[in-house]
Amino acid sequence: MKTINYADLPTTYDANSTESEIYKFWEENECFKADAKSKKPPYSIVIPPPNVTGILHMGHAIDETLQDLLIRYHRMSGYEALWVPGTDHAGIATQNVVEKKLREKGQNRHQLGREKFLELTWKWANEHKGAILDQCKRLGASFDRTRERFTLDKGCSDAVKEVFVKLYEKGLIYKGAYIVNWCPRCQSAISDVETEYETEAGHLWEISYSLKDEPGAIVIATTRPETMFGDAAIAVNPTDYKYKDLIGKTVVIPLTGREIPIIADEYVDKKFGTGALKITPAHDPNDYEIGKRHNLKPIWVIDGEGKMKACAEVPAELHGLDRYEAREKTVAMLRYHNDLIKITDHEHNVGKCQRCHTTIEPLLSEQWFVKMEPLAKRAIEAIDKGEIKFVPERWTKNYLGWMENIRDWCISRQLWWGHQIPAYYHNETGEMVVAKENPDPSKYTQETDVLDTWFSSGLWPFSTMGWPNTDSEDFKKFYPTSVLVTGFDIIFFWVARMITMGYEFTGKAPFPTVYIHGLIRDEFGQKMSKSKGNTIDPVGIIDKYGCDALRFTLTSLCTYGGQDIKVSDEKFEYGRNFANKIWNASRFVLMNLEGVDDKPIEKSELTIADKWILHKLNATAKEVNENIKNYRIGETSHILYDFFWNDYCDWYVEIAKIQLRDEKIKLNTQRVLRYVLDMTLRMLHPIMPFITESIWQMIPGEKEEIAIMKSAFPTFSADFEYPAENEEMELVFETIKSLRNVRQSLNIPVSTQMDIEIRATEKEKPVFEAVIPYLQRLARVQEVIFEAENAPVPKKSASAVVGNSKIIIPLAGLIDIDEEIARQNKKLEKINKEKGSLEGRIKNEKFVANAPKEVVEETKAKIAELQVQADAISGLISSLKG
RNA sequence: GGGCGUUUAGCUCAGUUGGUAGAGCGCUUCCCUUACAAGGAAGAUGUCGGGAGUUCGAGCCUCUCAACGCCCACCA
Repeated sequence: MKTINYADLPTTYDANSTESEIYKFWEENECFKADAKSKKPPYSIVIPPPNVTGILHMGHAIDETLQDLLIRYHRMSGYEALWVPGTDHAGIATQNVVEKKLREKGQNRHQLGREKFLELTWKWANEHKGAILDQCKRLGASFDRTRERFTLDKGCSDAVKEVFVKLYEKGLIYKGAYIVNWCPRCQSAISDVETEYETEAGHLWEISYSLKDEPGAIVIATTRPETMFGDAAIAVNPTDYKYKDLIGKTVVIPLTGREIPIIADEYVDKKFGTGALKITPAHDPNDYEIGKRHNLKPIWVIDGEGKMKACAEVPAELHGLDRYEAREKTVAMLRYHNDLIKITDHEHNVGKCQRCHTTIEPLLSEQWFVKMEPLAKRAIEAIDKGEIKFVPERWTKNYLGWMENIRDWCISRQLWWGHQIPAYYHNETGEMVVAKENPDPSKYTQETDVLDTWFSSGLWPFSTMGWPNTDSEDFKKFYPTSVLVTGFDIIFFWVARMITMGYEFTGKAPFPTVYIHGLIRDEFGQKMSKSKGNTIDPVGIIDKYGCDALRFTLTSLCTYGGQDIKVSDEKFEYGRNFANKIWNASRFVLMNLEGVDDKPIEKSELTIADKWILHKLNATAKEVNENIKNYRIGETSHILYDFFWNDYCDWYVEIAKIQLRDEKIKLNTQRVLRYVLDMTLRMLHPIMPFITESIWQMIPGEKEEIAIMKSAFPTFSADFEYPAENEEMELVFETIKSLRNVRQSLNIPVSTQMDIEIRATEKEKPVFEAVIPYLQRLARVQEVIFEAENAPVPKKSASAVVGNSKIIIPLAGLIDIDEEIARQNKKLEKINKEKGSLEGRIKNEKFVANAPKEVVEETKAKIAELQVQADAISGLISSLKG
């Protein structure tokens, strides 16, 4: 056995020197590995896969900490706990990174070709793949690395193909020309949820379109004049008297002279702009809908790069111009031809690509879609049936609102990095086959589009468990997973898709609970982002304060309502200080365990203080278990902090110092000290894994497990219930605090001797008698004398009323009587005020009649108690005066 | 235009079935008492955003107003 000289341990906790060693110890002993053959009940979580090229940020830190906490807690509570790690290929994001690298070398992907580009991207991904999960080690993540997955690996790809083909066969995937959000920079379609809207200051241009073959014109208003060359009609509201006579007539598009009709459609708002709307079906979603209703032919005038097409409909001067340049030039040309009537400032919402922030170009194009409504039905039912619950509950509404108004999901991306769509076209006939494999590579060519990244992420809870092989051990043991932990920002992107896909392909909800935590923000409440430069690097925080400090601080800031969490560097001092406190208190306990045996606590030898701390420990264990089960993580942290610091350190350890000097109870005190420390470390372990493991390893004695992370999590034990002693100790603490208050407020120096006389009630006297040494040491009292309850009070004395007893401190010549009288008067005033308010309630007949009996009784009892104290103080004051 | 959230001590925020307010930091005073100064002890500080209502009783429930923030929505 390793011998440790506890006195040599540093007085400040050094997280950096212990953490990596501890993590290695866990890995070497395969502590994170889950056994699918285990008889224990399963508990499983799949990590929200971080981007393969990503680096760890605070959002990961909170997310991973919460998952690890739940995993560790359940592992210690008798579950076979599996946490599946992995990364996401992150289609657009990763492709963007690699393309950027190419650009720096003056190349682009088209020069390389698809095959070479993918080779390069795979290389890049493989190099970075492990990095973010390695960073998670610094967070203490106890995931099972032997089960690490990647959304583009063989298993996930098989799952994707299986799902795609099945959905297609069921008619839930279709291909067609629809208007989609097109990112001209990514050169791809993106889905609705990947489009973010921003209010921008723009203009509303009013443009005059002349009538054909007759005088007169109609003036339309537009925010995008460059699209006018793609106009297919002008629409007005059928009830708009201004334009009634123009419906059916033909107008001429300025600058190009192409003729288009004036049509009537109820969509048009009479009050907006001029009440006349130009219709560009190929470049606006609403116009597309109107165009469909009126059989208008879409005319493409902007290409996939956001440049004006070189086609007959577009004036030659604009060919190849960027859409914004084209806009300026169009306006100038219109002005020159006197077709521009008016320009007004106009704020409007502009769609942006979530990934690169480029303004979206709505574009009519051939894309693949998932028909969502049939899938959403079951996902909505899941909530009604209580099969899936959101924590906090309010997110349910958000989820349902989206599901109930679901729109089809555009899943095709014109990228190269991703799951290539398993559709094959006949080289000659163009006939399309959707299948898991190419029916005949010599005759068929695969669809070039790839799938939206979230398509494979949506299968994550079961693709990682071996699905489509439903006989897989992991799938049978660990699916469905136990909980999904994530931020609210990806409810639509990810959570919703996992739920719909989970039901469709496994017939089950992928998880019964979605635990949504708040987002991490900077100290001013701003979202953290690289571009704003306000990010805090979790690894930097770990280096500076330690992992446990980071984890404890973050969890303590989690609220039941899932509010966003504001952090700043200094906030982590909170956790750092707590870790240091744990370290030092433990150091003290370890230093004082010399000679302790392996026997359990001897109940017959317990002192009142021992019973009190065991009772408190019990209460804490009960609360901690309840709170974790209800995802009240912040509360859990606070309870443990409070118990360890305020109960164990501030009171019990101080009292233990006294008991350790008493040979008769020394041994049992050591056992209690050790037991409470051991149990508290176990309860803290899911939150602060490193420091608890490192101290636990140093605790002397036999252990049932090799690591704290494998030990049993404490639960409520009826063995150590001591409610009476718990109450009595409150009286003792009150007494000590009162005596300290006397010393402080009357400026009695530490060096001055202080004796006390206790005039206790019959009931309270034995309590005081049992704790004389505590009073002497903790309140710095010399002699403790017991007097009759009604013994006269010495003139020059300070005093304290505690419970129903009086403590007198004779201080002849040491105190200013007037000051003491003032002090007592202040106390009396406070008591009387409180008593008065309670009496007011009791005097209220309605209160007595309506309030529950217990409340009324409690109030009466409290008044009586306050009365006793008030009387006692009054008596003391008059004897001081007399 | 809908929906959600926030408003509590100087600062950052807790506060689960309604019973009269808490923590951390900061502040004041004292203390290096042989675990810890990243510490110990004793304190001070709040008409719980405004208004109305329900109730014996409201930080908590209802309505309303205000400010700030977020999400969703096709108004050119």
